[in-house]
Amino acid sequence: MELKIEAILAEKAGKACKELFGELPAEKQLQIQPTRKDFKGDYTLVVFPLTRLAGKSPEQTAEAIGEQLQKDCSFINSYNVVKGFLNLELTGAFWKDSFEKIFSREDYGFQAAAGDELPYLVEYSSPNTNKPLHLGHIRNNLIGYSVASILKANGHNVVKTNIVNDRGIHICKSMLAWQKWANGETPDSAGMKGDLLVGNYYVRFDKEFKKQVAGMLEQGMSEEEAGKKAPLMAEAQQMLKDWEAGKPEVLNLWEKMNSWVYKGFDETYRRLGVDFDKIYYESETYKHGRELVEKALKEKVLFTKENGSVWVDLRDEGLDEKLLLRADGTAVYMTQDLGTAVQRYEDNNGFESHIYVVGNEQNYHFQVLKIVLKKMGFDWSDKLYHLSYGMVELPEGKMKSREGTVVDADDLMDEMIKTARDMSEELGKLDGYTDQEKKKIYTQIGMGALKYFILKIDPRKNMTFNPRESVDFNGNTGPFIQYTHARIKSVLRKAREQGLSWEAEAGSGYGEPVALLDKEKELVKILLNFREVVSEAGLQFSPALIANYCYELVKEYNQFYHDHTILGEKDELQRKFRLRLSELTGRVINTGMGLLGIEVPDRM
RNA sequence: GGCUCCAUAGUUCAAUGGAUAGAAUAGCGGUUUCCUAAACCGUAGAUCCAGGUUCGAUUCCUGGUGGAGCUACCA
Repeated sequence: MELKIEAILAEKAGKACKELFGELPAEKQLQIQPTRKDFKGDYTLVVFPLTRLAGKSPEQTAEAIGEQLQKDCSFINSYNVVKGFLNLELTGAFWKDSFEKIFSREDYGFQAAAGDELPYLVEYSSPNTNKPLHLGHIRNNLIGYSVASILKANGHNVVKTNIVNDRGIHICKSMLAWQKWANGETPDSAGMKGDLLVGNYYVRFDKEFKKQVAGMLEQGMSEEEAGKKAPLMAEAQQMLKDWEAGKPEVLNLWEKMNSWVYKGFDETYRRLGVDFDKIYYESETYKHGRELVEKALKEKVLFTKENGSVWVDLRDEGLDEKLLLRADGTAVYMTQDLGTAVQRYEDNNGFESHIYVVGNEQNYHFQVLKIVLKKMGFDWSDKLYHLSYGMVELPEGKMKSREGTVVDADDLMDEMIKTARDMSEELGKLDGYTDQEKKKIYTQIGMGALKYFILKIDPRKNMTFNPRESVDFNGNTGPFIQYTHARIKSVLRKAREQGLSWEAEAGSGYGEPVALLDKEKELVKILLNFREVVSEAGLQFSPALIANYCYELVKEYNQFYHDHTILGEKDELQRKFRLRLSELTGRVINTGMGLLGIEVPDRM
């Protein structure tokens, strides 16, 4: 169990204060942070908060604490004071020892599992079965999968879950359009992925519906009225009622079309590299939701309006009234989500937390969901957490399906992999590999570029997806990181070919500690931080922290690699150390990128 | 109208209330007889506005301005 260096130093500084000034400062008064690049030192104590306690100027306070610390701690080499900042420099032996400790850990970065803990549920993806997945879904899936991986790395039990929105008026629209205009077309007959085919009929419905409305407007009807009374809409609504009533023809059609969609989704999920432990279907959970609503209605938690629709009054909470069942008795989105939440709680005998990876346009929905559950008597609704991620926009603005500006998930993946192939062929580094090996590497690079491009951004923020920039493989990109990994692997391969070894010899220790060069020390520092970054990413549900860490690590390694030779180093201890440094860097890149769902090739 | 979120180089992104606000990309200029140049180095360029709290504010508070989202018997 490695202790955070900052925590150790803070504790020591606290002791020093007690000795010097007779009082132990509060924890938050002891601020230890990495020393900024332009100053000499490794860690810095900010002494401003301590000046009152010391009754001295910042400089005097820092000086006194520095002197005391150096006396007490053998691993502090020297200190210096700049204004109110006490910069501490640790000894080379300290860094060396710390490095060897983490180097010898096979699973460095992971926290041992806490066996009996209740699971963390992570819901992500949540597709509608009426159209194929697009760029927005990609962000959702990547964040969800990565957050689940990060939580696991922090020792939590994780259940990856998905709610498939497989019923509702939107599904009926595509069914209706297929019935009317498809002439029995199937994915096989059309040679098309099932989700794409169904999506086309959803679009077709919208087009025909608009035509009807336009016609009715010409006859002098208001837009709102026309929208409600258009015959196509009425047919779709009737179909939804028939579906809830269990009418066989409707159910058969529904099952047939959904099965096409699932086949298409499975393919997309497989390519994205995401999976689920348990999938829920709205067509099953909505009933549970309706029962909950009916029960709550009896308990007078909810109320009925004169047309028979069921509502919850949230005005006491500063919100509005919210519909839970339509006048015709059919369920809405909220009804289903209530049922799903309760069912999941029961299925897992409770949970530690339930994280919903859902777009920020649904902030209101989740606010309501939590309150309604609480009103219904489910105290655990506090454990629901909406990981509200921002929208993906294109440089031209929002994606609009009607205007054909939606970026299709499959198309995008194809495009990225194709770019990776073109670029690799141009560089010619994979000459001599079989087509299958090449294809695998192109896929890894293309997908790595896509995933990293999306995950490096703070999930909570809206992001702009610029297709041109996304296929740029230089700079802060996935391929840049993958490239460094491949380079490290190449060095290690060569070292092995030359019969070199760099593992510690049993019992002999590592010999006299060699003095660390600046670049080596910086690299060690960053490597030592990894565990802490994984922990923080778990607390914040933020893959971006891992992504940015990997980039920082790789950048530092590339500088080290550029400035110092590894295999050409004459001093044996030094050479072995650099090989170990390279190996661990490679391992950490592999682990870190793995937490983002990104594979790193051994050569590229 | 109400509620929520956002605003940082030309552009895309960073920065637990701490020192001279970091990167990438685009621009300009360099580095390869040597472990993978998808690399490395140099140069130039930014905190929306006005107040407030603080020893110290990109960060916290108030008020503006600009943008996004929600406020559906859609999901």
